[in-house]
Amino acid sequence: MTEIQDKYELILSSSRKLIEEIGFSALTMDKVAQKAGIAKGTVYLYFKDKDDLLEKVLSSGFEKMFERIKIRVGNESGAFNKLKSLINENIRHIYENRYFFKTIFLDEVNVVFLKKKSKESYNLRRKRYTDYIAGIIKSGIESGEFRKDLNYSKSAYMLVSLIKTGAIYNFLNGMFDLTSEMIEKDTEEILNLFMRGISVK
Amino acid sequence: MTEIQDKYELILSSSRKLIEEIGFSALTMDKVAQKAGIAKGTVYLYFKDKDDLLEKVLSSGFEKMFERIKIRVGNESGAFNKLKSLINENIRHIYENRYFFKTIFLDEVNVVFLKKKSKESYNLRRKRYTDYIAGIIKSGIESGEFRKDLNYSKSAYMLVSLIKTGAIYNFLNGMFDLTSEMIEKDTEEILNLFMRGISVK
DNA sequence: TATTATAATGACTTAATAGTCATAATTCAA
DNA sequence: TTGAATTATGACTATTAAGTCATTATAATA
Repeated sequence: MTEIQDKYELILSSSRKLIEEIGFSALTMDKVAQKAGIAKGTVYLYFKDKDDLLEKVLSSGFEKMFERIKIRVGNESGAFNKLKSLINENIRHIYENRYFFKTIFLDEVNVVFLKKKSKESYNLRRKRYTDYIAGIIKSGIESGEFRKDLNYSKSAYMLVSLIKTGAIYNFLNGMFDLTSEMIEKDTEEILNLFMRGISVK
Repeated sequence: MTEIQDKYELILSSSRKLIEEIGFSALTMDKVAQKAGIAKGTVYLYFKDKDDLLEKVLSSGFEKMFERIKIRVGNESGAFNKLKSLINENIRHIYENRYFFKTIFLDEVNVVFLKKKSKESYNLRRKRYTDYIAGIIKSGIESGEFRKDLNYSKSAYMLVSLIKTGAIYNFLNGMFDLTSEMIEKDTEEILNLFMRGISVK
């Protein structure tokens, strides 16, 4: 019955549980020790410092996810099928660890440093924007421009996410000072993906 | 020439510049005061506390963006054209404020609390995963399954982003304990969007 | 100019928390 | 069984940074 293997794993899983409960920003080494039922000094026998502990929590989770995805995808042939399995396995992993990912995903960077009240206004602003986009998509569905089976609210989220991700991609690849043409190209790219997807017509 | 209107705006813009330079996590009230060339106490005459200041920095930026987008989109007719303008205006706004958004976007929640070294490993892991997906998409392009004009690397980022956003959407809407069928439905939804987009065939 | 009101200052207080280390408990080997 | 080696403890130190407030400077008014 869940005999704890060793202190290292105990500390890792306690930290994980704590992150699920109180989030990253509120995690302290005292709380980790308390959660694990050991002294704070002991934590430092197994992890160099707080940064090391957080890094290990994140990386162990990632490795588990990546492993299961590679196994699953390895059984498929054809890019379409591989992608389908990948998406499915990724989503499964997220939901099997949903309390953890809830914290990871919902506490966006901007929100992390805000207290409860400002967090709420932030979320309201985001909702105002996505609702606005959702309205446009809804009208497009009603006019027959867009697929009838769409969840317009969710589609709006997706669009905002694609725009953001496009910018992140450029930044990460050193594309920082875009010309006007590059902005147009980016717009077309996202619009194309959102309207027609990646498949050939 | 650039006469500072008032202290309130001075503090806001100084905070904004600081966030661009050192990021959210390193922002202190002492540094804000120093950057603005005033005493710390003065900051507290214009903002209730640090949380209030951060909230005002974020909301003023958001309001500016939302305003320009609404004006631009208001001139268009038809959902497709509206969306196209919206994407374009949103991207323009991001690039005109690129130093700010670079910090906002790149310092993801998990990364924010890590120091330099762990940050690098995090980014490497993310790259390993997107490279893996990019390889699949590349093979799909070569086999003729996917559009030849795709940037497979960027498309991989988009897919990861769509998966993440789908989960965020569910969480925000209280869909927390998904049945197996709901997971399948989610998979189909994302797959459909990524493969075919939102347009009717 | 004198007086009051308003704005600004920055040294100080307080709180939180990461990391240490002398001491104690436990395990292991001879 | 005993003493050395390993593991664990938690009170303590050091640091950082938010927020305060008595004091000073500036502006407004009479």
